[in-house]
Amino acid sequence: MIALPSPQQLRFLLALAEHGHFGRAADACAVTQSTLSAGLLALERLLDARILDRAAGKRVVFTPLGLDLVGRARTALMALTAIPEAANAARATLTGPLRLGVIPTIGPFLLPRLMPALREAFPDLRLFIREDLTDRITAQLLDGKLDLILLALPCTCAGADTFAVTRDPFFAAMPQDHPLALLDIIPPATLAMQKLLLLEDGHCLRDQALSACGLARGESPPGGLDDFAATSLHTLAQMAAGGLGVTLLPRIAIDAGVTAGTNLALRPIGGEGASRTLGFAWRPNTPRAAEYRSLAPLLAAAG
Amino acid sequence: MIALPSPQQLRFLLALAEHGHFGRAADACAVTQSTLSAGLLALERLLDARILDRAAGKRVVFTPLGLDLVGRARTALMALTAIPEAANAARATLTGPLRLGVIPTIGPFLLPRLMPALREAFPDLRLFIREDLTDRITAQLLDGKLDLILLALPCTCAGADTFAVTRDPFFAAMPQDHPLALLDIIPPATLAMQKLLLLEDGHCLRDQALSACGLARGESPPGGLDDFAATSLHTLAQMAAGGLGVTLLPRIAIDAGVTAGTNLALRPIGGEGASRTLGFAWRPNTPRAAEYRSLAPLLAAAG
DNA sequence: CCAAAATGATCGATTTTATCGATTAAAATA
DNA sequence: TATTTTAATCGATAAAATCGATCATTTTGG
Repeated sequence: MIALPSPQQLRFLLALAEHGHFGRAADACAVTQSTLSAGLLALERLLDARILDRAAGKRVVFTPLGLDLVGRARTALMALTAIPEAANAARATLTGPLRLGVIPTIGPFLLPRLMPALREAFPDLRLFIREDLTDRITAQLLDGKLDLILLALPCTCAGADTFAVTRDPFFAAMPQDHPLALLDIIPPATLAMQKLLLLEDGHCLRDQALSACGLARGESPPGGLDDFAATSLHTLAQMAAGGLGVTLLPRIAIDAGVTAGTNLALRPIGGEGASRTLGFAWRPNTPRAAEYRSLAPLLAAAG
Repeated sequence: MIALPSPQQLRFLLALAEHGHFGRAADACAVTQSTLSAGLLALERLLDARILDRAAGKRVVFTPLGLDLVGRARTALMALTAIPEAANAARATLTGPLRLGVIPTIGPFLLPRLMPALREAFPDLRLFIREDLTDRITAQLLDGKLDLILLALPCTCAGADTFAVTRDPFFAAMPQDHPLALLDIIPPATLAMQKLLLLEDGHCLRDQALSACGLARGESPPGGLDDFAATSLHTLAQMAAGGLGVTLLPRIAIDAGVTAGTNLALRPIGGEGASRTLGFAWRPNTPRAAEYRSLAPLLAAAG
């Protein structure tokens, strides 16, 4: 039988890879530097292989094999972590820590309504929330830094299991005195010819809004206002109110009052495509998938 | 930080699931029964969950959660084992134990030529060989009971990475006085109308032979001789020599003398499709994939 | 239905292992 | 060059894993 590394040794290895520094890695593992150092030496002895390149002075430099082992250690540790997670999930649904990632075009508008409902339904849930772009939180999800993410479909989040919950339609927003405000329903083709205000690149809502107007991703909006791409839906609404152009706002943002105090007129958009779908995504094979699914009604109620 | 189970505890769990008996599982782990018992109790305490149903008397009965955890333990243990394997692979290529699975239509014909070459090229390789149908060895591969399998493509071995090495063409075999023996090359369509002798179900060669004649898998051969399906290529050759019909034999079997001492005529088959491809398959992400690939030249030389 | 065998849990003793705090030697930095 | 930073090392101590023996049930055979 081959001797296996201990989970603790793998944690040491991962922490060292992340911090590049024995002392800080030891802190992250809540052990002393000598313990971490000894653990890594023991791992090298166990594997009969060099993980660190000690010729490189006192800096932490991994050998090629060491880098490979870091990845394998991460995989193994995640598989190991899934075991107590499965046991916890079987004992009680949605208790204990849950690291949730949210995208910036959902978080500020939905969380204020979602959180109280969550606290009431699952009082023992300790929710850690991190807000970032879809790409980033997806990467963190797959890395094991997050357990669950709340995002808007369609999006590119390969490698994660996605679960659609509720539709969130877009509304066209323009000043009250804008010619388009005379229409009750705005046809997408009409929108495509306007000065269209968008979020900056990286926001999935930007692509979804373009798609809702029948434009391809990357296709420049006709207004040519790319340099003024907004960084949040709040600034987007303010820019539209200032007469810079027309924009699309998701209903949850409007419900949360993103247009409050402005002179913006809101009009539904014709056709079926002018919407995004709010949903969750999690790691495939996570033992807690069933728990996560049980969050859907709460999200649907909040959206 | 969540407390993780120790690799030893996972080994105990797997051994118990496999043997269904504390004493035998303890033997398999090379520990005493009390150690294994205590280890499992510690695991249940760690996870705060019941793994075994102790209401079921002295028999070993797993709870539903327990069964789930067995699968997760297997996954985690395989990920853990990959770490020392990667270290070993980096140190020396193709040394130490290698558990090889072979299908019955390859093993008896190719191994006698392949093994000496292997021993010469990799003297420190300790090869354990297991012969069984494609389905079975594929399942054992994915279970971690085998490291590498030698099989014939195309086949259904989902979940494994396959690596084609060399073509192995089929020849039509019939008695010297059979009318078909007058042809130099046998067209596949002609074969499809003969009394076609096949291996019994489960052999991938059966399906490949049918496909070579333009018949679909499951489609009964015209002779209606299914009840006499052969269990090995040797009996298949003997049956053809006895005048029961026509059959297809792969070249490696002919080269190994499967038709020696018979009156069988061997004819190539027209077209390109009348062949199988010999190759390897391994678990995705195995650290030894590069080593396994280095076996290809030896296999090609032996085929 | 009862006695004998088998089985898994438990206990105390022993060995092994992990961790800490302090120290040292080597590098990086100023 | 002097000083600080950094990783390795050492000795002591606490924690754990494992063993052998034993106990309490359950299963099996007559």
